[in-house]
Amino acid sequence: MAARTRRAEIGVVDLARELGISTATVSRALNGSAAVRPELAERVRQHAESRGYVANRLARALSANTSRAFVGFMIPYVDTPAYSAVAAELARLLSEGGPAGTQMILTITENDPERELRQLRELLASRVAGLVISTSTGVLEDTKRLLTRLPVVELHRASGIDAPGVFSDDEQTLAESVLHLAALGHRRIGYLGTPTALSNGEARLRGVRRGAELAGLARDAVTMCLPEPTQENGHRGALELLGRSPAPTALLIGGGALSIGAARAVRASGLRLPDDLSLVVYGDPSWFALSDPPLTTIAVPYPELASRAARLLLGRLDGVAGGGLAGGGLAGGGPNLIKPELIVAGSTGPPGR
Amino acid sequence: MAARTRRAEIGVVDLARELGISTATVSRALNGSAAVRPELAERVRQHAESRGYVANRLARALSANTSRAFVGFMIPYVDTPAYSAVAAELARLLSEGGPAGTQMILTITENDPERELRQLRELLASRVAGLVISTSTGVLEDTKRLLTRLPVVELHRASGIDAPGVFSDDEQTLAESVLHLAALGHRRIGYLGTPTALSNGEARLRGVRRGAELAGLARDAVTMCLPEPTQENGHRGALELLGRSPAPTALLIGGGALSIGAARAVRASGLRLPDDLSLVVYGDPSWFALSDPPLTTIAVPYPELASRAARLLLGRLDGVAGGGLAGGGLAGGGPNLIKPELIVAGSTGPPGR
DNA sequence: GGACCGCATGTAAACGATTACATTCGTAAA
DNA sequence: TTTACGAATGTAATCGTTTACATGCGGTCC
Repeated sequence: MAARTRRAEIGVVDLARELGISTATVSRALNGSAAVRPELAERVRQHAESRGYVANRLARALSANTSRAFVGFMIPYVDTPAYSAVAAELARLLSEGGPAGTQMILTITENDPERELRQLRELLASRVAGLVISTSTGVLEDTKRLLTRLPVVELHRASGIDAPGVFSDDEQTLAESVLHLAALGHRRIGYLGTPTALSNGEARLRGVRRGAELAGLARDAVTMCLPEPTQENGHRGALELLGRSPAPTALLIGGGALSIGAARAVRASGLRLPDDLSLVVYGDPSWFALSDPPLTTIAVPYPELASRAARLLLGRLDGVAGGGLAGGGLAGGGPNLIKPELIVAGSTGPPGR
Repeated sequence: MAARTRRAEIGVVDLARELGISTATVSRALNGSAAVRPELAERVRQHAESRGYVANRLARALSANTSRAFVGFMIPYVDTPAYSAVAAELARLLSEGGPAGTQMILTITENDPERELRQLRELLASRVAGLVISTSTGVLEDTKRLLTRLPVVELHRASGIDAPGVFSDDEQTLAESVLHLAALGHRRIGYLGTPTALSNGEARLRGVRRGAELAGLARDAVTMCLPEPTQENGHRGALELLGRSPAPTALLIGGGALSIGAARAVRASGLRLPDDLSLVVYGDPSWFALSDPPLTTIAVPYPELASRAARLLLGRLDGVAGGGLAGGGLAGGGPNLIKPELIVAGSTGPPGR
């Protein structure tokens, strides 16, 4: 390490030598400290510019020790609006926040708890100032322990840790959906949702049960399938539910990725909506905009959730770095449970025959 | 900085003191250096584990100086398959690459050259080992200069810098699309594409022109609109083209975001496909899967592009860090121009009346 | 038995920035 | 004139690692 032959990057030492001043003055000039003669400061800045100097953020963060250099964003997938919208919003807010903005480290867990733990370790190693996380199915205990070390904001899924979060308030809207279908006359409903191991899966199922109860449906009126929430499983799950006997006359989907897959499966099956089957999907309405007839949708306002989550994290960064603020449900001037809206459209109607 | 009161994080120094050995040995043990007695190494690891030690990656990168700690991913948007697929693939490959994986810093330019430059500076400050970039419209000269400093892989858009890239080979497929429409009898085609200031916009327009020529269409057979590629502009642009007189009997879209917006506009307009209008869209087929009738699509294999780009970057990281390898068009065992396929479906047919 | 070698470990110098504290110098107050 | 003070700058410690080099030590070869 000692005698490095290639000195590719130039640093404050070089600038100082070339200008005949000390590194302290260079640093002060570049950071706009008041204690430097304005003309000298200007000369330093000009020289730095002309030599193409770019301050090493890693060294800066190491020195400052209390680093707002990075935040982490750890999610199962990135290719659905549920997550890409948040990524975009978080990146936008960060880049607007000041001259030397905080940068976002994105990691994908693919819903694998082991990977989640490994990547969380790496994020901690990078000394991220905070973290927005959507936990995997079955968070490991080690993971939970590590999550107490820094300001965390949960997204979409609650994992029982002591941190604030931003969630879609699904229970009620799912109940409404069941009532809607029951009111149309459906007595056999297939529910395709996320596993109850996921907090949102549990809330949604609760909603379905409550809806069925309120509607006075028979105990076995709802047949269900709760696979890992991927588009493929949405496809498979829909076909499976349709294949059960007696066949459901309506399909209610409780999950964004599942909805995409299920909608495709229904589309490909040739069943006519709503004559042969009623369909209620879940997620960002824009994903279903091309469908004909338009789909009855549990519309989740992802951009709103995104903005809340991002602001919530940014707010927490100003607090003590130690985390553990006993996350209240509120911050940024509004509730962090956002109720999706049931938009009734042409894909639901009275059962056929 | 001297007398820091709060010593929140524990480091190698603490571990060394507590174990009665030197920091060098601790470091060696934790990094699996062969020169440490196995039993001692094990003891160090256990102790580190029990004290919840997480190595500071910033310090490590600073010391190693040739850091593979981070790579950058700089794109205009993240909420279309064109980009989110690459983000996902890049994140996946990175996290698989070794125990202390390289992390990905994601930044969004929103197509703003100023923002692009600012964020590139920040990425350089973080000493990213490399960069996958999809440049904005109108890259600044300063930006180009900075891009020579590190291994860069371009994606989707070529900006004339000396770096390899991965692109969709659009020209030919666009030409085929025009021929397809002409063969069906269309003599008035609306083309909604990206601006020619973007390299891919230029290639696509070239394809359209070539197709029109090969088909023997009249000089004014193609009417066009080339806005900034956003979904909103896709919507507006489609309506604008349809409003021109004489009205086009077919719409050809050259851009992913534009296609989404345009498809929605057409859907909302009530025009029947293909009787009232023929429509060819561009992008990831899965986005259009719900449409009825299925849309004739210029299907870009984004996952394939993603994988190539990610591999290409990872390959370049092994080369000299200085960049400027006079990027050949090849790497990773295949061409980096990928031709999208024209999938003919129900949305195109002979012009009505 | 001495020279030599290799192994395990320690000492301390980097990496590139920030900043507490020391120093210098000029000027105002006593 | 002496003391004090504040402004501008320099000196050097520090952040947490890694690693070149030094050291000590037990064994082998002649």
